[in-house]
Amino acid sequence: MRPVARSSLAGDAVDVAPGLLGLVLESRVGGAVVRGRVAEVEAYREDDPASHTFRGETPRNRTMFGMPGHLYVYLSYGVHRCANVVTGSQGNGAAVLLRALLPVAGIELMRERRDGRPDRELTNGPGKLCRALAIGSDHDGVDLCSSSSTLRLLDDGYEIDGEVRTGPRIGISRAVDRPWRFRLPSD
DNA sequence: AAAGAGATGGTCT
DNA sequence: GACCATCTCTTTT
Repeated sequence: MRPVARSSLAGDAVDVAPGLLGLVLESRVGGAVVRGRVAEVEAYREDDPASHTFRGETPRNRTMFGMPGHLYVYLSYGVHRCANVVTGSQGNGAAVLLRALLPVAGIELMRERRDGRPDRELTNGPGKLCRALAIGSDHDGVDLCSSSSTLRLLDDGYEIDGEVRTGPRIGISRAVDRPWRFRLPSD
């Protein structure tokens, strides 16, 4: 179980995104350890009409233009938080949205945070997984590659069994045809 | 099993 | 004032 190297996130979001599948996102927010395996992601780039960064840098999307390996957190529909892994180089506004995880550790705490919902619904959505891992707006900009962070991206050597599935992104109204959504075969 | 709608607030025009 | 990178509950087949 080693932290993910920042250099592995420095490429194009569309190339980096499928490589995030199978990695482990660890939360130590609040003291307890909760972990989930990345099962579904979506890539967003600066030249992409569906991306928050398409119209340039603003206070909200500032993190996406920063260093790769940091966490970009935003408020969705005024209700839910969504978490992204920043990719690309400094100055390039791109990131990969974490759409779903598979619970790996701390499932009891996830159940509490998710109000006793069935296990398969604990982390099968971008807002849901943030809830289960207690990710809030405070965590925008956290370095996922630093061992001292409360939120980290880890590699436990998991090997994907089968072929990564791709498809169009979800919940957007522009650039709907780009097949930049990736998920594990087991889903 | 699928479809519809309300909640709710920040961000940008 | 419009637009959301969503979720949950309710209503209808």
